[in-house]
Amino acid sequence: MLELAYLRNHRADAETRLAKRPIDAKALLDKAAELDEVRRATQAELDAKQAEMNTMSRSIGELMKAGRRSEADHIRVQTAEFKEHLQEMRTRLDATEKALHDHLCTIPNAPSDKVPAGRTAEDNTVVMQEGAIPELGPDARPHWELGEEFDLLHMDLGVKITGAGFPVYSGQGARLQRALIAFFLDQATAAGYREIIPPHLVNADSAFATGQLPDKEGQMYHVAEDGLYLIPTAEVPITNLYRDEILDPAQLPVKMVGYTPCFRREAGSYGKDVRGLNRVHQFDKVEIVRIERPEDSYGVLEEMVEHVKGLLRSLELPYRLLLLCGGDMGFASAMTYDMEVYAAAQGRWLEVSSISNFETFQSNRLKLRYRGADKKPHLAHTLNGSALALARIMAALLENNQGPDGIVIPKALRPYTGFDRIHK
RNA sequence: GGAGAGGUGGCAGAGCGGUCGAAUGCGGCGGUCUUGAAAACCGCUUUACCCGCAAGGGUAACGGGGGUUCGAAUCCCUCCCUCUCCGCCA
Repeated sequence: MLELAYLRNHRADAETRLAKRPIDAKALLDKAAELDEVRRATQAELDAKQAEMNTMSRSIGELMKAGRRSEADHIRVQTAEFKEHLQEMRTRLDATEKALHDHLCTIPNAPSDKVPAGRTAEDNTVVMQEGAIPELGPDARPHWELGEEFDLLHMDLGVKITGAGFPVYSGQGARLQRALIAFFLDQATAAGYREIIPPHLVNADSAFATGQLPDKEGQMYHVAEDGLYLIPTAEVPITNLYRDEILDPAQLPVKMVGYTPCFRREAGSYGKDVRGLNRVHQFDKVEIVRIERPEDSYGVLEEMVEHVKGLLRSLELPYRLLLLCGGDMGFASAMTYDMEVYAAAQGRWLEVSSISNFETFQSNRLKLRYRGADKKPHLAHTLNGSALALARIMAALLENNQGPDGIVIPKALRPYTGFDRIHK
């Protein structure tokens, strides 16, 4: 949620930045300004009236104590009308505040100046590309076939026990999955991130604070009986660790990493996008999360990108780095880089990481602040990125590394897998 | 799941209908003293919003929500959470 003070004091900047998204920025901001004005007027009115009421109550108390009962009763009679009026104003203020809050929830984050304009994924900027694209023979096979053939991955078993989009990993496939998780966690820990194992279900407050509610309600699995949501990413529980906190300057920066399974309903997806591991309802991911001072956050975003590049290089996967355009960015993000790896058998790029700076969009909802040099609380910047999303990494590894002698494991992973090749 | 106790400021812990954002202690910050430090003493020490250039003023918040009352941290209802005991259990 954008800060009200920002919208009020930097209206022009907000409109320019928001204009990069496919929304009617002016209309949204006009309405916010209007609601804000009504709210302030209503509150000023109510506060003044309440102050009068408080004075009267105090008088009654003093008179009662002094034993001047009839005088107290005289004032008490006057309060009846006041009370009704107060009630009405309170109701009006509550309604206005709710309307304003609800409206602010519909405004996406303002894209950073560096974000290119554009509507769709076609308009994203390819920042760089690295790694040789493997030349596979005509008999190259997609990962879902390799998975069955080598007894690594079984989509049909997932269908049997749960439903479509819930993969079952087995044997060396399961081991490879675990190796990747361990490798990613170790790399992050070595880079100074503190490891967290969070709950995999969160309450509505947490889902709201990081922006999943109300914006992506249908995207999460909901356990209605307990009012809980299965996490779509570790970002949600880990970032919420710092909800309602005012950090001491010495506590910054906060660097955390966590592995969790991620659950996504992906309602409405279909076709070749969802073959095999390309898009599933449950996948594993190692996520890095940071809490930073505003002046540091964009430097940190680049640092996080470098970290993920390092992982992809270690895995010897061809990848490219995309800077998302305004139209393709997530609702809560101010700037997002995506990383895609090339899955050679399918001949397509698969998104395996998304690294975003949310500026104060999340911290405003989280009420996550730090104490500045002026001793006052300021909203911190939050960032997070996949480092890395597992299912698609596995897909690319299987496809790209297939050969006559089985599937070759990248050197960096071998200490984790305990084998250097997957045989039949 | 059942029974009981309880949720107050950074922490500990009073207050149980009247001017209480809240005693006291600890911690933290500033000062006096000291060659320096400690101790002692003095002062300060929550957050959000509104009005104001500012100085300053106002409103709200004692787990969440609702109610009673002129007035609620204090009374009532409800939800959540913590602790103890019982049951169940990886």
